[in-house]
Amino acid sequence: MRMSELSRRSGASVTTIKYYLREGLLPAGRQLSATQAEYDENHLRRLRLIRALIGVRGLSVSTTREVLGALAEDTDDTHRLLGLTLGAIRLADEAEPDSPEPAEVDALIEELDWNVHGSAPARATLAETLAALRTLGSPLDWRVLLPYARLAEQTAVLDLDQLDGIEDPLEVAERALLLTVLLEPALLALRRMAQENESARRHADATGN
Amino acid sequence: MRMSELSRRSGASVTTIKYYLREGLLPAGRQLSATQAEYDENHLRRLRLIRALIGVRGLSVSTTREVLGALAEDTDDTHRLLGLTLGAIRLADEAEPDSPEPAEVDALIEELDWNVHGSAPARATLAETLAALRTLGSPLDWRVLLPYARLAEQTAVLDLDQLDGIEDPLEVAERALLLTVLLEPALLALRRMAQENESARRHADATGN
DNA sequence: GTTCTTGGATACCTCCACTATCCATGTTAG
DNA sequence: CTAACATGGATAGTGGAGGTATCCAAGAAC
Repeated sequence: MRMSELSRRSGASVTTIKYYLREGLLPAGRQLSATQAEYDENHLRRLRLIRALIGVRGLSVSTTREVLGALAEDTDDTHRLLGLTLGAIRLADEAEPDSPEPAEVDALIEELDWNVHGSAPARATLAETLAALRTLGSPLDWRVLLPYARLAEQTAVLDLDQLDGIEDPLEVAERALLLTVLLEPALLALRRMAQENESARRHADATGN
Repeated sequence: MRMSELSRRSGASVTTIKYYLREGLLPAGRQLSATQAEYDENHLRRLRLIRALIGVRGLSVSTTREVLGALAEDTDDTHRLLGLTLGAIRLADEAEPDSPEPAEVDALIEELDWNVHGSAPARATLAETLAALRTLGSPLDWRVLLPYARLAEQTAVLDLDQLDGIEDPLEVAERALLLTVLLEPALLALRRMAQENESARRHADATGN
């Protein structure tokens, strides 16, 4: 198909598609001549994925490029891919190398007996959250995170179950990416609603209502 | 204290503080004269909170203003405040009024027997996630979200437990805000690490390693 | 009383995700 | 065959967001 059809079927404008090609998010089509190129279903899938990551989830173009790169390389190493995508979350870049939090994070992971890569960006995210709460005068002991982590374990089991029965490694990686990244706002939304519900429940209990 | 001291103790530059004053994020100080104003500890607390929401969490200035406004008004209605902050999450603004997802979301909440406000932005977030997955060719039945929601319930219990023992309503609201918003990246980080761990575990099982 | 600091207003800057325009080459309708 | 339109690629421009730099008049410090 031509670029205009790609545009129609994906909802992205032709100029936006050109932009993604330039930025290396979308691989070039098959060149038919100097000024003609052809695209296939894979381009369409990829483009829809890009639109979801950027438009729905709000990832930056550069993050999206990294994530898609990981998708291309590590279709086998699914759990490495899952780790990689966290760079997405956009946490402040201001690393404080002298902060004591990494030790706390290490202690947490040790206590959990988790097998996670030492350089996982998730570690930095945790450390920074603890640091931020500390400077705000509401420090949080890492042990408070333990029960949260146990719930995260159960969430991860659900996540991985979703990938069962898919054979094609590329498809596994792509669905893993989708479920990891796109489900994040949904899970946070569930948490907010659950908080509202729990808060109302406790308030009702307290007033005997 | 003067603006310069506010700047030193908060880490934000004087010009940034002026910017937040202009944008209405930070209340004006007590005017001593035409060109002198004085700030107190409350300003400092507020400013640190703003820096955490914008700098660490990445909220927009306008969202932060809304959230802080809710904090000022609804110090009593904590669970309403919790619901309000979800506007933060930045999901695409492209509401599709003819999408069938709201019905699914309603079914989910009905099944959960949750007491949540009908206009909760979280509902829209869920609907949009389902819509995005559908257009990507990976539709997700709302029933799949049920076990996730049950885990969210337990998470919410942990969240609300953190607020126990605080009397001052303003302090409750502020800590609720911190724990809800700042903990979000941390919870997602825990999920990613748990996924990595679970994936490694399953892989090890499969290979008999 | 001169120098430094402060608060306030205004204009400017940088980055990001697009978007508009131009042009040479291709395709297609008559 | 040719004239009108479409396509791809390159380059420059747009709009919004989150600050930042500069200027100035009024106080404060020595």
